[in-house]
Amino acid sequence: MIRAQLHRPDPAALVDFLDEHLRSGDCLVQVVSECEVLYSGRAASVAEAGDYLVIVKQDGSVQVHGHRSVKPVNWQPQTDDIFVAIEDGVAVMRAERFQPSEMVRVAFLEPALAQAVGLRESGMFVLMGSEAEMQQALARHPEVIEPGLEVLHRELPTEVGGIDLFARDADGALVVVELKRSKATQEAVHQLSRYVDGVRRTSSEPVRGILAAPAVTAPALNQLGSLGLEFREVSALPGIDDDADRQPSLFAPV
Amino acid sequence: MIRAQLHRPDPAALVDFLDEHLRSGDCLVQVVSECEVLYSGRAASVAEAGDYLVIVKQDGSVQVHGHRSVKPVNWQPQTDDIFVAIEDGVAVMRAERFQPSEMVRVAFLEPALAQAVGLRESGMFVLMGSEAEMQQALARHPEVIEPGLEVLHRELPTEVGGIDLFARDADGALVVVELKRSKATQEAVHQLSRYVDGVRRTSSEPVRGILAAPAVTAPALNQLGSLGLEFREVSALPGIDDDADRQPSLFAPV
DNA sequence: ACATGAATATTGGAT
DNA sequence: ATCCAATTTTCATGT
Repeated sequence: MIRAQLHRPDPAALVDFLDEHLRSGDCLVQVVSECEVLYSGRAASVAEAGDYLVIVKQDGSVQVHGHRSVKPVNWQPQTDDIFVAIEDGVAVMRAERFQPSEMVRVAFLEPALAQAVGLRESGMFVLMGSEAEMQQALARHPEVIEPGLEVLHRELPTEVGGIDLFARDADGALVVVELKRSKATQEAVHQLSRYVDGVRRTSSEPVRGILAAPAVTAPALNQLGSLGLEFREVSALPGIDDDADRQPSLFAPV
Repeated sequence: MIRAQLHRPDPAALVDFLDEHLRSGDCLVQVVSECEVLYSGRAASVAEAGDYLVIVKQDGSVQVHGHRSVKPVNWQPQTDDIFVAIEDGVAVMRAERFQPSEMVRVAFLEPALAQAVGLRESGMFVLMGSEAEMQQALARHPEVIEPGLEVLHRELPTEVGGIDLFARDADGALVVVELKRSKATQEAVHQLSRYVDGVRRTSSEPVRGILAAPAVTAPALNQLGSLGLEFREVSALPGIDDDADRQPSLFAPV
């Protein structure tokens, strides 16, 4: 799986290495080095010289990782072109993208390691517990939201956007249900309000609005009240089995 | 910068390696291996056996990278605890987080390489062209939005959220300005509308609403019109010099 | 290609 | 600790 490694390469060797393995297009290339990183495109940024881990994947995506955080310090998805050259005695990689136009330039000031990794394409990935699943479950069991609720539509498109669940309650009133998989904020309230207003504009029937989520923030609940809308608590996920046997922790956070 | 490397380790050696270097807490640890990955928490997911690059940073963040895309296949930010053990003859790493409660479990079915990288903390990172910068610039030069505009407040908190710029125009009317660094969508229009309504509720003075962004989507512009709000085009970034000399591209996208 | 909305969003700042 | 809004959000999807 490890195609090649280069320890403490000089600039020329690093350029050759990158040239060869990036060109092949069938492996992931990594460089650990003191770098200077420049980004220009949708925004512009400069990283002062520092230690970074640079990863270039087969699709041309580039990410520059610092010592913490999941998110890279600097990145670029699916670049169209990658150039490598020596500039002022330093190996430099430049990755460009056309739409939108942007560019990352990494200068490898003091490369410690370069390696090429052959990652075979991997199997399927299964995800459960998304908003889509929650919507499906609630559409099948609307009584969880309110007894007597009858679902008319899922993902009903309107002028102002898609209504997650459109239903009729036991009293015959129309009900707009907005689902949030996680704690609902003011944005969700406003989204719901938008939909309810939209329905009211096209119908003279009474219309209720229900925000269904595992939790709400206090300001959001406030605003719901003042707008005459309702909140209904629904659990986001089926129970998580969480009592596996423990070993002593390896990691002590700073 | 490269503290240690282990090629094709057996499960026991890998566990020892991970134990040692994760415990040290001052280096980034990587494993290239055929893996099986399980996530359970805010959602639940399973990755079938496949080749992945696993990265554990000093802050306990875990990311499992596949062969393409900037985004990891599976990840977890800032875990509280990491455990390593042999289960059924396979080295397994389990990273847990308490708030919210979630867990990633990686089984290293066939490890090709494990390495520990000492990344020194890096220098400052400067970002230009963010919304904060744009706000600052426009607060200093409000005439770019409209001649005669006088800024009263920046980031004015209201009941329904913070107003980016609150101003008075040449005719004495109040002006709510919503800034977007990128193309403005309907969401931005509703945000602006929310703020304008909020101000009108507390003041009988005439109130205008201006959406300032480098571009708008057509539906958003439509809705602006129907709500009696305005759009003003402002460039998000200072000019980007883009005519550096080119070399032949190394990367040909599939 | 463009617009829209979800995401295990993540992250930083304010309260 | 909680809440809130920006993000080079990325990403999938519908039109």
